[in-house]
Amino acid sequence: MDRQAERQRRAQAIFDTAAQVLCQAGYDKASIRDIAQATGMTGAGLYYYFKSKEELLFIILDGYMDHLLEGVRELSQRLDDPEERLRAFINFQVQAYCQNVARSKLIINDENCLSGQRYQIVKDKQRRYLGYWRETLDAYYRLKGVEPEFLSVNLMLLIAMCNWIYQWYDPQGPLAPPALAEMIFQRFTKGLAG
Amino acid sequence: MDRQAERQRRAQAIFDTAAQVLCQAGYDKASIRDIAQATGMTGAGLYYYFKSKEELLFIILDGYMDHLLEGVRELSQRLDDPEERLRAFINFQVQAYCQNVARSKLIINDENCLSGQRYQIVKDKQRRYLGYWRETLDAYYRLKGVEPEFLSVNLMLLIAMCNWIYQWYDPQGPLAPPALAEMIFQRFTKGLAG
DNA sequence: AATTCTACCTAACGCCCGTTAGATTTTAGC
DNA sequence: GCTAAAATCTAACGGGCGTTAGGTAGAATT
Repeated sequence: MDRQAERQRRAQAIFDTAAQVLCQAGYDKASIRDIAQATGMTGAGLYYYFKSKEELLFIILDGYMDHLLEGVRELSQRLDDPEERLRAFINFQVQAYCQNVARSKLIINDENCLSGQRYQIVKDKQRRYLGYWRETLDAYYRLKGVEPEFLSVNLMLLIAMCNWIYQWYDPQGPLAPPALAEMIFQRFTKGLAG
Repeated sequence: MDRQAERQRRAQAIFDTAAQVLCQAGYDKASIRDIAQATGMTGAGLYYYFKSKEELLFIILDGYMDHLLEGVRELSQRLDDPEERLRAFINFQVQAYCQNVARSKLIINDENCLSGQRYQIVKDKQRRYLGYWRETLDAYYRLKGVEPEFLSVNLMLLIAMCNWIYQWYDPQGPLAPPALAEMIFQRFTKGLAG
């Protein structure tokens, strides 16, 4: 029983491995045969699970965006206090990176490898994701009585600190993820005084 | 006359065009023939100016790192006041991006396309570049009496805001480069209060 | 036990890529 | 103008890529 579930788990395992290989080498450099080798299959065999290499990338990125969207949606719904929510958002983003390094890097480095409709779908989810962030930051602004001038720019500066960690941060290093999240929060809200 | 100079100018023009094409499509997706078309030449003809596609990328990235290094070296030498210097660093980084969008994006997205010694050389110059930043931030810390705890982490958060602009910032938009630089400085040093 | 479907495999096709060899045009110096 | 070097071009090669056609072993269903 649970044929369906078993099958989905198998597919997910393949997508996970694929994400690792694609992330490590980059979408263009990683060949279908490379991914096949990592999964112990043949290149041709993989095509049972997706129609094209680009669809494979889409499945990975689209699924990850769904995960991110669900995360911030839940936080927005559950947390009322703007400060608490902003903290939670930052922490969520950092944790999401730590638990999905390959997917996180992929969506930053290789989102452009999608084309046409697939690109639009993923890009649209990114916009909706940013929408949650904007709401949250806007609420924090009002709470603190800060003028919401250049709200979008400040949002990008915050997102910058959260996303750039893919370039340098080691989750296993001396700085734990929650501590990093708190540092980002402090720097953004209070500067070096925090 | 100025044969040498003329030749170098021609080469530089080709490298500039190549940087644009490589940046737009990504190093792997852009073919030598694409670059050739953009320069009005043949693929084979380009090989007069470099030995391999990877060497082409190296020439572009290495040259840009030299440019960046010279910039911060000069600032470090000329400016004594740590606050002024930190401001200048941020402004320089933003301006460098605005005036070299293709090169800036390339060095972020495709530095990994270099291999072996070429990769090491570029990476080494990036380390030296960060060294100037670290010195500058450290001096600012001491000036302000901030504990230099997690200096390197804070440096990465600052660099994050400076570099992530490649993902969203339009130099021709309503926010002028110096104003953006000032916002980064304020957010980093004083938070939203700034 | 026979059949059908799932989950792969082997083999190969056609395309485009980076690169090279060798010919050819364009430029510079005498 | 002649010559030599510089700056290209045409043509092609080998290789790896994404992808497909068609086959097959094993599991599930009847």
